[in-house]
Amino acid sequence: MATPTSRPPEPVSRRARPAKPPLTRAGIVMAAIRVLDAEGLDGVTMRKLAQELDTAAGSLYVYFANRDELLASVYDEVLAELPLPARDRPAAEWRADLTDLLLTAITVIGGHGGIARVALGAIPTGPHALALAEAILALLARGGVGAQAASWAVDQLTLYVNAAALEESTYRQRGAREQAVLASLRTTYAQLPPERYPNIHRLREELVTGSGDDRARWFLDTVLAGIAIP
Amino acid sequence: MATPTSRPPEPVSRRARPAKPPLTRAGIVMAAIRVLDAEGLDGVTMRKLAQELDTAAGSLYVYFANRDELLASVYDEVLAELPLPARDRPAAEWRADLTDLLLTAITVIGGHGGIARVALGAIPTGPHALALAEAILALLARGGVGAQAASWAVDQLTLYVNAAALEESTYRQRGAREQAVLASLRTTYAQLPPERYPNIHRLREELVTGSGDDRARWFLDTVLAGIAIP
DNA sequence: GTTTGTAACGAACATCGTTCACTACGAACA
DNA sequence: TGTTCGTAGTGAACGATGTTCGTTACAAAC
Repeated sequence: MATPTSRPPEPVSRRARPAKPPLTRAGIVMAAIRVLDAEGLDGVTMRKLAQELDTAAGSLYVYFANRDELLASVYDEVLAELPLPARDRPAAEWRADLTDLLLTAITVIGGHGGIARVALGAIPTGPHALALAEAILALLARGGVGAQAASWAVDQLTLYVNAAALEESTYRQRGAREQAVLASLRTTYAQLPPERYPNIHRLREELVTGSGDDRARWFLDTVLAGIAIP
Repeated sequence: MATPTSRPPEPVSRRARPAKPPLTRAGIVMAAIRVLDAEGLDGVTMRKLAQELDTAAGSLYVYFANRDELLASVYDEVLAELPLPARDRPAAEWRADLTDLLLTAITVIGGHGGIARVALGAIPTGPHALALAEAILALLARGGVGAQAASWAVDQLTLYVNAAALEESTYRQRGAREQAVLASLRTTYAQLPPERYPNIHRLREELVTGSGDDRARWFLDTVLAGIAIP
């Protein structure tokens, strides 16, 4: 061996490496979003995330108590992408504004792996989640919706938004396999005995028409029409 | 050693054990529901399920290709508990019947661990899931809802039902910790800066009132009112 | 009584989240 | 300038997971 000394771990200073910046919560969250977009929620493992940051898995526990807490931060950071409606919008268009806001939320959340699953397992209380709730409540107040109805509406609407986002990310994961899913669903319906499932058989074509966005827009229009009734 | 032979594994015939019945898909699914109710969805591991059946984890793969396929069967079996509306109900009460059906579905699905998560990750196509869809379509047809609206409604309503069921099972898991969650949520709202979140601050009391069932009933009434408009 | 197909078994593999004893860096201090 | 010290970072280790696969033992068929 020509090495000057033979210290076992070969000390190789950290400065020899390309000046690794110190870890931060924000940096970890951004790296997690990168892994999330590339590999989905199940792909966001502590080891893969550490590899993305050129560190060790254990180091992440200095900044987050566990994976769930990290994913909660990731969810809130995803919500930061969501443009909130301006405050000076005409009051008469509150329903259209709210529909647009919620549809955009489905697209934004659904566009990041399956991060919506995080919001379906725990009530999000991050700053951006609260800002979204605040914006929804402001639009409902603009429409003259009462206190109790508005309170329940914001809860149930965000529940629906996250469910729709999860569905969207499930059937649009990197390569439009939506076609294959629709085709197999169509086959399933076609093979059903018409006497036992007469309505499914009758509507087997309509059941597979429309994109996720079409369906969500129809549903939100319908819900808001119901909310606006009294 | 006084043993007659010294064969290493000590052959101990299976008949020495209490006449274990052979495995079946139905038996495995029923055991899985038992584990699910006791320990939640994450508690349904292949090893724990095998232990419940006094067998080995690998044996389960004779009947199910993987854990997801098994859980899909579990979900469909849970739906078997759901009583479907009779066919001779008065047409005028289709909205009340549909509300009851969907609320009961939330209770039934939400009463079994977090099994609702299965339905939010893949479109259920089991016989009982199809029977539920058929029943919903029958009620919508009875109410004169058009083909396209009914088709999208059954999809979006079941999506909401599973999301609500998942939320219910999350905040009602073995011991009514719902109180603790509500209390901490109330604290969170109370500590929010009123100038940045004026509407949340104004509605901080209304936001935490009402059980999950109250909210779901209000939401479904509202949605069906919107569907019935045109 | 023999053969044979297959359900059941259990060890093994790769991977996961998490913990913890230890290292080495940078700031505070002498 | 030299020393101390708190802590961010490291990486091996642990227990548990889903899944695979070579082997075993049972029951039906011949």
